[in-house]
Amino acid sequence: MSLLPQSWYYRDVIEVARDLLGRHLKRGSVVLRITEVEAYLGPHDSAAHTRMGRTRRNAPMWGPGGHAYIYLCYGIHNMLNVVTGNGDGAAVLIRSCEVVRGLSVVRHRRQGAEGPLLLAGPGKVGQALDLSTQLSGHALFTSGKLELHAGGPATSIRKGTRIGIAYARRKDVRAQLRFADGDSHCVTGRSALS
DNA sequence: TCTACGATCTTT
DNA sequence: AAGATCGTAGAT
Repeated sequence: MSLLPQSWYYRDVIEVARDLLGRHLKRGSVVLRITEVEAYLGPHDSAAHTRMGRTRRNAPMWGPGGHAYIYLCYGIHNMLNVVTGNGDGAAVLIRSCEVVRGLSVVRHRRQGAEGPLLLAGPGKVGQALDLSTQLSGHALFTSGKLELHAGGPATSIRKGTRIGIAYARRKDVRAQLRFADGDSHCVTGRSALS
């Protein structure tokens, strides 16, 4: 287990998004391996939360890379993003993970849901990590409540369009900004990926 | 203040 | 195909 340094995040958001596949998220005794992500480019990306400028909610996205941006979606789900670059307004949404360690804890947090080894969908990842917006802005590169470790990067990567952003401009809807580990079945909408 | 709606998930 | 559920952002 080795923490990735803050400099690792100071790169183009697409580069970091692809590099996040296979890395490990740690929350207490729970360790998850990232299998699916989406890149949100910045204020010029009409699907990104930074499209409306700086707000209280999206403040972490405008800060230095290496921090979490967590927000409540549909009043129910806590979505985890990894902020990249330095003040770019860009971040990577963590969409799916496999449970590496702490299965019993994950099962408890998910209230006995089936197939807890595969967390396909960002809401499930949020449940497994017991996330709340209280943790938004938390640093991922130092020891703390939520950490990102090196794990082992994915060798095969598939890509496709982002999910749930029909409101965005056509060019942004069509952009190939969703990435998944080609060797994992823990992915949403796998058939739409190439 | 008020209102509409969402980077989702589960059940019908 | 639709309901759950609530904070956010933009409008008033």
